[in-house]
Amino acid sequence: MRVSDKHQKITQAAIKVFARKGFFNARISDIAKEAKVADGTIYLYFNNKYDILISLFEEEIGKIILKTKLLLEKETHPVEMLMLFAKQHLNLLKEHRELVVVLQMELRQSNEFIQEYRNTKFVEYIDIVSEIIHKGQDEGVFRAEIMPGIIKRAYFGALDEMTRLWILSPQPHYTLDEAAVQICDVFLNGIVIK
Amino acid sequence: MRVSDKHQKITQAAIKVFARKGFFNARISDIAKEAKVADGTIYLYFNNKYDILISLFEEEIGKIILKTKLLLEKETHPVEMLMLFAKQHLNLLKEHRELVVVLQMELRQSNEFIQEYRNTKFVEYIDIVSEIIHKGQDEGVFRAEIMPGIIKRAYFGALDEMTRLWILSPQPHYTLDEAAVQICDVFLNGIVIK
DNA sequence: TGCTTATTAGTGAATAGCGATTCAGTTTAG
DNA sequence: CTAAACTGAATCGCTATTCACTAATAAGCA
Repeated sequence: MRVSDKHQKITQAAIKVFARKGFFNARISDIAKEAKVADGTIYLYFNNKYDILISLFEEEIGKIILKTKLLLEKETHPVEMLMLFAKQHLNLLKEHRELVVVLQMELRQSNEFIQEYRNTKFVEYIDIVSEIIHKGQDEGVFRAEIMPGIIKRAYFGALDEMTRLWILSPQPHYTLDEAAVQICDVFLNGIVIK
Repeated sequence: MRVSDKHQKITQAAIKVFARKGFFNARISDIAKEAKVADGTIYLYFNNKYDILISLFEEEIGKIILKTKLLLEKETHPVEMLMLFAKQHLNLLKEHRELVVVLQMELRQSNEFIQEYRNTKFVEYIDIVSEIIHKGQDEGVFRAEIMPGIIKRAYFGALDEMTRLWILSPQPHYTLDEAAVQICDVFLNGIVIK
């Protein structure tokens, strides 16, 4: 078995366990069990419990950023691009529910450690939005007076709050697609030049 | 010293300590020290550590809901009401920074206990927004096709994400007022009938 | 190819420290 | 004098981390 296999197995197990029990309530032995390795093995691949969380965050969000950027390359119109971003973001829930739970819950903890990491990678992700807005302004599609630095966060925040709704409530009243359409509708209506 | 005084003192101390260290890293003895009571005294007023978090949440968010509703009574136009809500929400940061940190960070944990409480009171808070949207639709000010249940969350999410920015970054690039104006501008533009 | 030794990977029981909670005793108030 | 409020040191369970040991794999050699 290659080294990377164990690392992967532990990371994936950690996502499952953290999603289920939360970071602080998850025991190393839970993760070890889920990954089918000994407790001690985890410390061959990670420095400590935090390190597992941090490195899973870095790796997984890196993948998401890559995937999102790749997807957006196929599109050139700013309006379509923002819609695509929204759909992609909300779709993460379908394909990586457990990861999304971890990102939603656990990475909001007031641990400087985590906050630092969250900030760096996270900014890279939401900057995808501000770049689209900039592009739209340059092309005269979006109103010049809106501030990409603020609106990127508002847009992300709106989508993120919908994500939270889906995670917390067992039976949401709306479908993901409905939500995506509504949010894009309002935002785009609010920022395009008529 | 009246009973309620101790309860209050402990609650306020807990807000400070939770904001500083996070729920799991906060020790009961930290809270006791901050409140200037003995460790054991805390258990005369609360069942356990979670109970402190839950009851501070209930009490404090209750106050916020009350205050917000009171404020909104003075206004009748839906557009103005939504703007007022945004300003009030972002202003919480100035007056109750530590409480906002606790709400942002700690109440997002994957603890069923907490989630349940969060959901109940929290829904009451964001429903203020959906009621305003409804009112606006009834009066023919807002577009009929937008769904209050979705847009209330989008609006709240946008504001909440700005709050997070202020909490996490020491020197934000924008002022609270700028942000409030921008977000309201885009949203209102997106939902009013022209 | 088979045998021996060295290196690396993996194991899981034991450690060690933490901190929530308790409770026997003390102080305060009526 | 009694009851209620308060105290804080001791308890006790919990679990992250360690480390002495074992297994697996690679390297060296005839």
